[in-house]
Amino acid sequence: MQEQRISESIDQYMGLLKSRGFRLTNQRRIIVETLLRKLGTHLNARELLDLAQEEDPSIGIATIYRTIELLNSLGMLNMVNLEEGFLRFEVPDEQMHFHVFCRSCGKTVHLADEESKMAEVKGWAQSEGFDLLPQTFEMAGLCRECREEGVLDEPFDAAIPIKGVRGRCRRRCGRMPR
Amino acid sequence: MQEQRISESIDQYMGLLKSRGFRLTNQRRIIVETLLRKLGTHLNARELLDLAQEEDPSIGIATIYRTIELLNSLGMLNMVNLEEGFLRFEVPDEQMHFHVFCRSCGKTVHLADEESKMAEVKGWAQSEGFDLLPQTFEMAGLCRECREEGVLDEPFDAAIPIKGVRGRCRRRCGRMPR
DNA sequence: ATAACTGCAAATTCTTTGCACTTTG
DNA sequence: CAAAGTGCAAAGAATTTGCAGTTAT
Repeated sequence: MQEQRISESIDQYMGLLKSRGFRLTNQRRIIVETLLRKLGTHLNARELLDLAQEEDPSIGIATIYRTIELLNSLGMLNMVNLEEGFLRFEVPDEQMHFHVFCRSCGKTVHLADEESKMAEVKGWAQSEGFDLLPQTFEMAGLCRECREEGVLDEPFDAAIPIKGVRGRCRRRCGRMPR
Repeated sequence: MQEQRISESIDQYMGLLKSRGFRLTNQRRIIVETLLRKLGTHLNARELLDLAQEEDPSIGIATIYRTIELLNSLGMLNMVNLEEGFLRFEVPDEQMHFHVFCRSCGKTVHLADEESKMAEVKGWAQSEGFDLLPQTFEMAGLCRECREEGVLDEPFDAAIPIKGVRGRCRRRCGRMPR
């Protein structure tokens, strides 16, 4: 995003905070700015802290979490769960995003044509009486490369899914057999 | 689910573990059985522990987590993030589920006609080269009741979403103004 | 018999909170 | 100036891990 749009976006975000009666603090501005500059990536709280501290080293982790919570409650920030044991965050440049990530290697991509997918998904929720909020959808899958590497041993079509995925096994879970 | 199907399902799950070279321990059987009996609910680790301990009080929380990790890595268990600060778990009775939950009151429903939605979503991922794994999708929204109660103050159509949702604000995030 | 698995309790990691101080409006 | 917001450090909660003992194959 070019400088000018970033600056406009910051103004929009800060304007919303103001219109809601929240104060425009320097910390909030820095955090919003950081999220906008890193748009497209998915920062976790620690990464966001580190970047924000480049602007103002005195910012603390508590402010990060409090700001995340505030922005999320206002619909200005999406929480992203890539099954890592912690959350990541992104500001929605569009109303919705669709991620697919590989449960084997962790690669993450955005789906194309998010506008029309958004319309579809909104329709689904609508029929249950829900208005969807802006957010990012996560879908776990296996990328072509991992499939070709034989991460899978079996075809994939059981009603109770019978799959062997040697996922990013960050943790001990018994031996990894075979 | 009727007793016989549960028993068959347990056998299927245990059979998969066995075929992968994992051992069929009593603890694993109990955990799988508990998940199957509570199918449709979304247990967190603590709840799963409590239920499992009704069968065998000696089961520890570490075994719960290790079994969750194992089942998930085999594609036999879905992780469910309802933005509560921890995860919930369910075994997929079908390949995929679609939840919509209300970010204001927390109400959670399953979408209807999950089969066809699954086909659609699989197609989306396919075009990026991904095979989706069985899983549960979470969508955050606002239910009709909460909308009518005026949780929202503004219409919902900004490119950078401009929404005021007084979400389940479990945490301090400044005052709740207005 | 032996490698896999478990329970326990301690350790880690992520997130939240109380409080005294600072800043915004 | 008063209320809102912040930083710090301590607390809390969820999850992971080392290890000695147990169990499945």
